[in-house]
Amino acid sequence: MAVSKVLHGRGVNVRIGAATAENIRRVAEELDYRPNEIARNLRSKQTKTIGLVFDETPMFGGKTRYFSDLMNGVTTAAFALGYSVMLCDSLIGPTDRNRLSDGRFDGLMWVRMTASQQILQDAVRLRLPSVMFADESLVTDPSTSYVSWDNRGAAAQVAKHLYSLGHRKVGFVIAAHSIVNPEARVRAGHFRETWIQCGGEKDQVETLIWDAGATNFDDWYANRNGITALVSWSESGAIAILERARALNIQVPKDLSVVGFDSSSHCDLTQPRLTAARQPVDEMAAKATEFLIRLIQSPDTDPLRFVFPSRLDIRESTASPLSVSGLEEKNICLH
Amino acid sequence: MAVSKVLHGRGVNVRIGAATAENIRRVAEELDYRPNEIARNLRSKQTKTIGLVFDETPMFGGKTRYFSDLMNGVTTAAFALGYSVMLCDSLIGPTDRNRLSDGRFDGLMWVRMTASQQILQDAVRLRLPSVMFADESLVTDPSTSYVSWDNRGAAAQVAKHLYSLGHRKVGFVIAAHSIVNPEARVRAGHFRETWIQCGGEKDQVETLIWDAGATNFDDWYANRNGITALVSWSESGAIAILERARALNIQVPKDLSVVGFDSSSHCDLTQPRLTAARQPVDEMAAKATEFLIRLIQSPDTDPLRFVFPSRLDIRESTASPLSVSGLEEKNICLH
DNA sequence: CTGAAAGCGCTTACAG
DNA sequence: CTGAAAGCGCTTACAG
Repeated sequence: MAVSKVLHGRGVNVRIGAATAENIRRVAEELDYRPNEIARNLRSKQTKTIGLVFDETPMFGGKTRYFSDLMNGVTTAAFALGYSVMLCDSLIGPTDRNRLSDGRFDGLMWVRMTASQQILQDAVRLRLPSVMFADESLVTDPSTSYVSWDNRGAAAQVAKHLYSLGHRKVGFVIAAHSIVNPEARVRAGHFRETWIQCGGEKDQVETLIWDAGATNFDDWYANRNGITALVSWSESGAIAILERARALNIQVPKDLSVVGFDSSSHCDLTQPRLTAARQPVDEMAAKATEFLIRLIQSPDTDPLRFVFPSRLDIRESTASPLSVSGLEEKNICLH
Repeated sequence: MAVSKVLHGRGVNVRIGAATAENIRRVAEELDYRPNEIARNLRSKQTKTIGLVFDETPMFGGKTRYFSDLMNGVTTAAFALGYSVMLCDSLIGPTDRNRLSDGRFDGLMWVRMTASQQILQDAVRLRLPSVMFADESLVTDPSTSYVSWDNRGAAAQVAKHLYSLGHRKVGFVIAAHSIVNPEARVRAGHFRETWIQCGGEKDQVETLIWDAGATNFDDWYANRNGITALVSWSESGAIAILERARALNIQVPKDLSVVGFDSSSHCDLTQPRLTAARQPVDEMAAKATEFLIRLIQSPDTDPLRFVFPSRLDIRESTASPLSVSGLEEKNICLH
């Protein structure tokens, strides 16, 4: 009724007398009235809420800041545009498609999709605005909007960096449980490819699959067979390598160069500081959120896509395999 | 109607014939029917969603893992109990109390309350289940439920640790922008108190207010006047001190001992590893969430309260001011 | 035991 | 220009 107009400015063609309006306002104040958002959502068929879809329960406080940065970007962008963000168990893991469009979300953001192609197809069919936050190699449907990172370019930068430092035999480390992760595979594959393009030997670039055990590094190092640099597909993996190296009194980068992906502020805390390819997760998440909201507000928009460039943050964990740089001589004890 | 019973098992006294039920299921399948959660929420007057109230926009990806750990605990507990978690701009900052109970949340969790007492009173009046996540000194209303951490005990542990190591002149550092933070004040106050109880001199325990500038530490160190240990009210502050010390070639803990609060995995990455009082933020957040859901499900429950004990994680950044321990001799270069 | 009706709290199209 | 009515999609109390 008129109350709606007075209190929310809704109903363009609804006019109300000044006296009536004042009356409504007074009564509302007296009764301590507050509008019910759920009822408004039901009627207006929009909730101003976006849902976050994950393959598995996100660990915000883990060794990697990936999910934290993501949340930062998503909330910042969503709030600025007047949207709320919902985390919901029914959007995690092998999702029941009924829950995807149960009316609570105006749109969905898909984080790190792996095997969820089937579900994404469902979402497309549901006509629920969606944006993927994943490597573009995963996107097959031409109508899909996405934001991704130049994994290929990053892998190439790392390969060129190590090769130009003089490394000729290197290892690319993937955690066993991440072997299904498409980004890990893209990085490993393109690292190898670029390495060979640079002039490296095919059999001098190894892919190492390590399980969660701490002895992986120790065992490998004992039989490293001439490898002078290790690239970890993830930042946390690279940090773990630095920790083991320090425990075994192996000098990084003098004895071994180490590189990671997803450079965050963590990389500035490690000893030595970690060289890594930087993925601006917060900016990417903000962009994806803006895309999503644009799709919500203009459903007929063409698919929105953006690939963020990578940048190599060269810190202290890489050096020529032949000589120790001046930096290292200052920081490391030579017994 | 009967559809509700068949598809959701709702309506205890609603019985339906097997044939009708089958028919309903078939038609639902054909029409690709999915129930609208918003409509259900409206009717049943519950959303199975909790809202998170913040004083300011949380930085999940900052130097501290506080908010990340918090989100971890909240989502884990909430999901396990069938609740969703909503982040909403209208719940951040100086909140309009109308938005607090706009029907979208079954309950509210209040994070790091500072000056929001007024708003909390409103929430109490609204009879919206609420749990505070903040120092107990902030809780004045006897009907308030909360989860907090033993800030006093933590400050006492730090004071005793330093005093027993032999320090006799110490500084407690607070960031200028955190001077209003009640936890910072409780920690500083109780540190000082315990220090004096231990036998320390009143004028040998200084409170240092540092602004964001990087030169704070440098200036202070040049005129440190016999202080041998620095306690930072926050983990990130302590990490910043370690970074400056390293830049100035000051040996921690030989030249200076450093302690922080809110020990997280960050403390294992610093060089040297940071001694800190551990606050189990994720467990605390999980407990607070469980409290909240208990209050939602049984509104007549008495206020729920719990104070988590603190534990001092002694790592490498503290030592006797007189001698360097064996540990340090191994790790640090003596030029 | 089953089905048709009322109603959750709003918004918006419609009649006066 | 204004107000009374219909309806969003469900659940639940009520009548048959």
